[in-house]
Amino acid sequence: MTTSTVENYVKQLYVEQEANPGEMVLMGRLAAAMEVAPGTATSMVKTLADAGLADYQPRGGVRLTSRGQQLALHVLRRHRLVELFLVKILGLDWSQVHDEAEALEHVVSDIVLDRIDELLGYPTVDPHGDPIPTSSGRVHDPKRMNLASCPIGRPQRIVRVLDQNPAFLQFIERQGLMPGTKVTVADREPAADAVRLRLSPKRETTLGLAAANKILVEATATA
Amino acid sequence: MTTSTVENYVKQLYVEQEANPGEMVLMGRLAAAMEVAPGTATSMVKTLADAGLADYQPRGGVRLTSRGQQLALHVLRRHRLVELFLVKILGLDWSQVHDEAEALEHVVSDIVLDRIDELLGYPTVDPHGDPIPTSSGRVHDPKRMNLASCPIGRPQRIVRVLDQNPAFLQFIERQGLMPGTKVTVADREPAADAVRLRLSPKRETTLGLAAANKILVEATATA
DNA sequence: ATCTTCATTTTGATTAATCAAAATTGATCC
DNA sequence: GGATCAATTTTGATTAATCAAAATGAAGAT
Ligand SMILES: [Mn+2]
Ligand SMILES: [Mn+2]
Ligand SMILES: [Mn+2]
Ligand SMILES: [Mn+2]
Repeated sequence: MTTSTVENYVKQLYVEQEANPGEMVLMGRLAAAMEVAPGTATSMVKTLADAGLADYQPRGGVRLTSRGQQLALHVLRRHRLVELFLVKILGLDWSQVHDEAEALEHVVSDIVLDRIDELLGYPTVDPHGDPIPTSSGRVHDPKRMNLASCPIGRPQRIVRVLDQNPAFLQFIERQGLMPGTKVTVADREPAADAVRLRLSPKRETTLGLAAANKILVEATATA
Repeated sequence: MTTSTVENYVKQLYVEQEANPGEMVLMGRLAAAMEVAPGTATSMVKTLADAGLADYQPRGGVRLTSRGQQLALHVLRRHRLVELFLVKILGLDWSQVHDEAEALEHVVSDIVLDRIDELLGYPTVDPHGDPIPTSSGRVHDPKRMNLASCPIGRPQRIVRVLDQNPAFLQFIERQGLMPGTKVTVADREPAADAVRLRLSPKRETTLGLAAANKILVEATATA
């Protein structure tokens, strides 16, 4: 029996490892991410290690084993399929679904998940553009540029938003910058913390650099 | 914060009270129903009492307070709406959904539940014919006859099945006795533990008395 | 009035997850 | 080579839920 808590830690470790490939995750980082006291992280990590889900070097950090990684991918699959289901089938707002999925991800069975997957037509990304791992634990996660670093003047399509905060997501939605949208960076003024975007010949907006960094894009076919 | 465990105990107490209206629920009964040791039931009941969800008389039994009853009805509402959702929208078999709902009932939020309710067209009964309490905690649960006691020769419609056991439900389904089906009791032979049913002019079946007791019916309009 | 019995309650442990605060350690800086 | 600092680990408690086994009590039986 793997508890919800174990699933949450393993998932967080996976995310942390993706953010810093190759490096060990330090206890401080993990404790902060999980919002627990440092000692709690240490003790949970020992539990994960005992369960064969992570390798732990005291004072050196943690790393998921491949079993741990598989578990993380299964939890992420559940999380992301549930999110998409909540948006597409139940009509919730994309800013609400992360928190809902945070609880549901520990409870949906394989049978239910398969039905959801089928009902959604075997999707590959969730409402935020995050890739959905396959049931065998594979993810397709190509390197992407973001609105703070992509070339200026070349048309792009928004493909992913790297922040689950409801207020941020609502802001993005109000700006009309959800995944699927086409944009062109008109220009950037780093000194003014501003990225000017053109959405259509008549519509344009400005974003701060921190926000622009969290919006991933893909160059569209030069039509 | 009310835990899943508290929700499960309160729900069980409600069911137990429905089965024996007016009486106090004894610790032995509760412990057996929850499949825990007797001492565990005693200690959980004290917790419920402290939380104002139940009245507890040592050695006299427990009874839900009205707050406890409201909570029970909310959990039952979640459970039953989720069951119907799993059958109608995700296409699961009615024999599987009880166990799934047992976990999901503690995790679906009000927002999600409202969407499910809407998507299903504000249903009043779940796949087993169990009534779905309203969001304000009202249930419409009329007294019903069953196939072991209803009049012989008068056409009936099956409206509810009082057993969530998957094997039993599969059996009922194979016999073509799901809620909605019309049947007439042809005759009964208590000595032989047999109830003969007519489903149509050409189709008939036999049930044991224990099974017949668990199938509730309603007399159909004498067409 | 006492005995017997069985349901119930109590007691003492255990497991998972957590915290606060103390102890430890590794590294950096004189 | 020490002193100092920050991160980490340890220690000792706490809460929820559970069990096994011992203690208690209420009823009925003699
Ligand atoms: Mn979670
Ligand atoms: Mn997402
Ligand atoms: Mn339950
Ligand atoms: Mn049901």
